[in-house]
Amino acid sequence: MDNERREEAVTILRKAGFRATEPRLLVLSFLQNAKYPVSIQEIVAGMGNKSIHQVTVYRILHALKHAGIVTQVDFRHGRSYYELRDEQHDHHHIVCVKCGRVEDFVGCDYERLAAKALKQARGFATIVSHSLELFGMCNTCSKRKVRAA
Amino acid sequence: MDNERREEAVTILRKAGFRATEPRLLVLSFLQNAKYPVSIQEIVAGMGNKSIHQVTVYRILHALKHAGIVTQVDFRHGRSYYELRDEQHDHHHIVCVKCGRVEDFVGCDYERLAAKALKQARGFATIVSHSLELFGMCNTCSKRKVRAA
DNA sequence: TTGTATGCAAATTATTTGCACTCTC
DNA sequence: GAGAGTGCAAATAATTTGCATACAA
Repeated sequence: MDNERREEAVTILRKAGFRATEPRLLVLSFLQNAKYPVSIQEIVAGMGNKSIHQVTVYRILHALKHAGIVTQVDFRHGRSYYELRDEQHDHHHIVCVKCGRVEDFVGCDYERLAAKALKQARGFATIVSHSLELFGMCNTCSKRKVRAA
Repeated sequence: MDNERREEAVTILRKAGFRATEPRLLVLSFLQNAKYPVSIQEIVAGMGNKSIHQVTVYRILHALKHAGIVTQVDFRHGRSYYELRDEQHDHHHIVCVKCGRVEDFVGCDYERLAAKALKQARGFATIVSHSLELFGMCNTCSKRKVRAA
């Protein structure tokens, strides 16, 4: 039910100290439905009749990111992409360098990685976050890569 | 000897099919001396009396990246950073979220990671590159983090 | 009511392209 | 000399900030 989701979104916002405004609920709902990270522009474009200003979306995402509700990722497309933070699985993305298609994967073994890195980087005390993206070719683009540069 | 380095730089450029121009040699030399990835702005600022236009630096880096000589990394600072590609070690960076300090680390176990990811992402045929950054607190910033938000 | 949040305008900043001139090969 | 490369101007674009108005609590 859409109403359940809305309530869930309201709760998320309240818990983080935000007011449950229409724009925020719309953005959250959009993120909940998105299968993969989306850009500010995609969110604005996907609002249909309920228009939200790009700046507002920017500020909402900025706040949600700060509150740890949303994660920002870099797909090397010249802009940022956002998704709801996945608390269960520390997942990452594979991005097709040709068409931009995205898929998830888990198992980056963050604990081991962080421990190993801290052992080497003597000037660092703690690791607080990480980013990891793989870039490749999806099956479709891999086939039709015949075209020369 | 600086002359040796210059010769080395000339060779690198020629091999990649570029002409060994002054701006390119200066940028390469700057990258060779840099301990950590630098931004276009830092390169321009670091040229001293030999001024190179920002656009030129941009184009040089763009070309060198394309040729596989330079690597581009994202430190979440709103701009790109560049470093000479390290063919020996697949190293990555830890960035201090407070002061921006950077250190290297190796051992991301790329082969294993790529294999694991490909097994999960059924729509992908190959992985061609990856990006991995850790964000943390350096010893200095870690101590003086007393200041409240 | 009250202070947070949004919309609109506009500033910033990084990136990118067009074009005429310069310099390497 | 020919064509690659550079500098300058200017176009794109994404991000960010100021401020007056609107809305949640």
